[in-house]
Amino acid sequence: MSKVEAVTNPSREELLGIIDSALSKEAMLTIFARCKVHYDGRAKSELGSGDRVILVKPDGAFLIHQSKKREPVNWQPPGSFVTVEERDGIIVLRSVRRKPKEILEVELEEVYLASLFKAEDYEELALTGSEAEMAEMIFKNPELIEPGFRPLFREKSIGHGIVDILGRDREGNLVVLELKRRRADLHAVSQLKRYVEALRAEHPAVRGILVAPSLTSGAKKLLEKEGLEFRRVQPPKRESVTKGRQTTLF
Amino acid sequence: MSKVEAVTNPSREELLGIIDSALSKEAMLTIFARCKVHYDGRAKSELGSGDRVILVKPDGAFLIHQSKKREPVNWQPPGSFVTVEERDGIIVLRSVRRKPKEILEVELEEVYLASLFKAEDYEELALTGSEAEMAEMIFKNPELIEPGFRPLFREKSIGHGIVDILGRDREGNLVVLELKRRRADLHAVSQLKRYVEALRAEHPAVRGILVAPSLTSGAKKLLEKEGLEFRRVQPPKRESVTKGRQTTLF
DNA sequence: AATTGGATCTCGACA
DNA sequence: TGTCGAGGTCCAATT
Repeated sequence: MSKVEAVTNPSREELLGIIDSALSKEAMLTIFARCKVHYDGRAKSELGSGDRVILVKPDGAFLIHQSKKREPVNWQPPGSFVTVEERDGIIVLRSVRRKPKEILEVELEEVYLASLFKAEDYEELALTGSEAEMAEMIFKNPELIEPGFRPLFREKSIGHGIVDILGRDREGNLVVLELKRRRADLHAVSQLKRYVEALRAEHPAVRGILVAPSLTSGAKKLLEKEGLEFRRVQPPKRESVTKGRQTTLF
Repeated sequence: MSKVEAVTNPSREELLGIIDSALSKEAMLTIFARCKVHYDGRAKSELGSGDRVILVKPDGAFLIHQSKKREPVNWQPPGSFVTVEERDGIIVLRSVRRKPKEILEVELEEVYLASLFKAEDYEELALTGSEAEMAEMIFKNPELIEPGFRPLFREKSIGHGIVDILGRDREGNLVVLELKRRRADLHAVSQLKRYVEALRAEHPAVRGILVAPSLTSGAKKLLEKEGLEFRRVQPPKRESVTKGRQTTLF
């Protein structure tokens, strides 16, 4: 079989043929159609008739895209199961997710294009500039924080949450670092404050340092009010980039 | 012109024709191709050769989907600008975003399908079960929180953040509500605590109540430690669903 | 399975 | 434009 099959303005039989082939052959199914969409699950939504691009992946991911925005207007996450029904002569795609129970139904009122694509892909994204790489850099160059800083733990679970980096300063004080790869906001300060307060329950002197390329105005205000500190650090962009994720440092 | 044009295994000229038509005619461009992807901007990534679905929307949104996951492996947000170049006989799609400066390049090594779709869509999603609807419900039925509760402000900006609902209890104490449409976590408790502490700087007695369908174990622990409260409330699902967003209550 | 927090988060609202 | 917080967030990692 060929890698791609596509039929414009398919007959009922052609449409069902493409859908069944795609679902059974682990291919990507793409449909251009006028459709209505019904969703019920964590929330509930209705979308009236209009033209959309529908994409169903072999892993069960189900996307419905309007002609605007990066986000699908409706979707189902990977692991969902697709079935096809016919109601009053209209083909309906139905995707069900168990746990949480969610149902997505697409009424295909008019199909302009039905296609399948047996995509072969053995590559994964290699990304640099993440928070994980900031942490790595700080472990290698602790003086980026301050002279005498010694990082001790990464992703350390404490009483109320998980600290990015836990270490000690020159004078032996416990130091909590909260890293952000982008401009840090009020959220980030609250997070740091939560860690510092949890550790202060057990330790005499605890410093909290927010490590980020910049701060929002509100974050700066709150940080100062709380006696927390800030170090300006940019997430590094490597030349040779690593694939997948690297959470643990050692 | 017809609503859909699709060419399988297009020639160089056919491919360029479809791309140019789609970009100039405000149509959705969909390409099935073996490609390489390069991204540099807020972060930086490389993706080796493989089969993907490429979707370019008239608003500039640019999505590259592998055969797994709900999320695109690479993308560009709406407002980005697409151009086409040819390098060593290979067609390259280039999308540029200004502010922040981000560049996405897709080398089309082999194109299996090129298509355009002039999607007409005048409908927008009508969704129910949001946090905004929880707030509305509480304003109409304040006793869902407790007898004598009087909600006064919605989305009230205070010193360090924006409070969901600010009101007073039967005894005249200031009460901060933090609403979550789903199970509340540590993050939600930190948020509530931040608001309560900001208000306590100005007011004598301030209570903080987390309003959500449930709590994570960690959230419960921290909430109790901090002397904050919890009310179990489910986000309501309406029958007749409203379109778009309704942030302001009045 | 539940918890926690990152993300090129995206998106909308508001000052 | 920057700030702020929601989201059917998704997703990975750890317990």
